[in-house]
Amino acid sequence: MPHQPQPQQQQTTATVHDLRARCSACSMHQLCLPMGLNELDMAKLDQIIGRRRKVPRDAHLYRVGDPFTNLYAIRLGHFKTHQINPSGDQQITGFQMAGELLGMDAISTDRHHCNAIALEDSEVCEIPFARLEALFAEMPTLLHHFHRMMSQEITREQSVMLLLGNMRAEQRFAAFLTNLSARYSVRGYSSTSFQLRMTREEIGNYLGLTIESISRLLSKFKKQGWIKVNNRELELLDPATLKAVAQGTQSCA
Amino acid sequence: MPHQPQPQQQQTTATVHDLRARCSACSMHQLCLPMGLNELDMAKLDQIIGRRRKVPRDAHLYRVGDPFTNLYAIRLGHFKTHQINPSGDQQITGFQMAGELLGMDAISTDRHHCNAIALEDSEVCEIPFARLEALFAEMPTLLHHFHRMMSQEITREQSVMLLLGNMRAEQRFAAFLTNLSARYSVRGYSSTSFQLRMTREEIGNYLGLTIESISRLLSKFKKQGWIKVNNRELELLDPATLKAVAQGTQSCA
DNA sequence: CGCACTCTTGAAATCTCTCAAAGACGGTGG
DNA sequence: CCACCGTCTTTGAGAGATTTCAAGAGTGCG
Repeated sequence: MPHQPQPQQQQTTATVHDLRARCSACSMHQLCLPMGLNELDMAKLDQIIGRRRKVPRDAHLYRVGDPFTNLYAIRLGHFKTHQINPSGDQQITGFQMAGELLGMDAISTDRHHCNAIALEDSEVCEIPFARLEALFAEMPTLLHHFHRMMSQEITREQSVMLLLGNMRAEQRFAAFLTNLSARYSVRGYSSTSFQLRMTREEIGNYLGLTIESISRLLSKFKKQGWIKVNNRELELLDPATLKAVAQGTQSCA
Repeated sequence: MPHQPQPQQQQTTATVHDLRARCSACSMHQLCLPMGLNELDMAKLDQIIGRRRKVPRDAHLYRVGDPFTNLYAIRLGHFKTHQINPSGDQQITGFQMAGELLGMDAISTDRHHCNAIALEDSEVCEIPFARLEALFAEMPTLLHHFHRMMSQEITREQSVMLLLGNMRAEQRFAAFLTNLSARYSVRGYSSTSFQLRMTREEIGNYLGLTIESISRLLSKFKKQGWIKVNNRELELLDPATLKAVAQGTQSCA
């Protein structure tokens, strides 16, 4: 079980820049909250969106127990969210990238239930949730899309449960790579060549494996000719096979 | 890894009774969707709530791929939801009881992503989602509580991720029992004495363990004097210790 | 150039699974 | 009312996957 108390990263706190965000001008608006809105509605949404906020690498966007006031839309960069249980073990519950929403788990109790940390220098848009909810009354399209996003998060987590509950190490890791690949693809980046923004340890923690297992898996996949690795630089040489491995259809000797 | 293709239960399909539900008259209304609504708002909600529907034991409430039109509030009984991956393995993603909402994962794609099956003869209220969403425009309290419920589901799933990713068998099982206990308590039932509605196999599947492991765990806990078991009848003799085990603070020799 | 950190690799230990058999339980039919 | 059957459960022994422990190699930064 991976559970190092994870040392002293995260001293810094996110800096606040008073730049007003403009959804219409944002490259993510087709993936993000304003998806499918017309010009007029997007302008209304723009009006309630708060500051744009830079979050340096390793800084917390929010911490467990922080009062909940904003959701955050990632404009740029990558985050991880993790939970900590009473005995201090942590479990990374997700890696988020541009266009994804952070903080939805906090609505239920008005306090954040996990920590969100930037994996690299990043930028988010603050979305004051009370104002957003008020806006829903006059913007059914926005409301519906918001529900879709929450629902998608539920679905995503169910997939992770399937992964953690049912899959062997090899399968989990292939599923992880395949998932990253698909998400980069949607964002217009290469689906076969990208940088891992997280450490081996973070991958292992997320997948319920140890750092050593991840390292071995990486070596094994490399030896099979399925991937090419150089530190964090990753290339998927055989995405089809990886997908098959993820689905349990195939496995290596 | 537990993954029997799970045999032929579930032939039957849920029967539809044309009884109109009345939230105000329902014993679950303090836990369920109408929580916190005033009389007037509750009456409005009543008007859109669809039929009350009986779901016999082992019957599907919905299946993967079914078009999404309704959420379901459980009035009575217990359900399980499970996912099936391409290679046919299944993972139970949750056990739901009265007052809980089913189907929220379907909003994102307008299709159900999992199967929902009654663990005993049960009863649900159909909630046509389109009508519900329309109602939100005029009932901010309802909307907010709905968001809380979705958020709570996200939080719940994150806890399961922590469980599956970080905990040993003993800890998982103690956490499972503790969780059931708390949920029965909230519903006004005994927190220390209740019936398991699911088979050992289902528990194992949910917790990422085999049926044999669950059986051994049950025996071990019994030997420790923490619980008393008789088939599905369960009594928690030492809830405090069980909680400690769940948190990883304690463990048995 | 050296330190701190991350990553890789090997060998042994451990947990949980798999396989196997026997024991309960509940329902059915004689 | 009892015997029988299928299903679920319990328990044991051995196997296997992943972890743990340990050491060494690589990388980046000051």
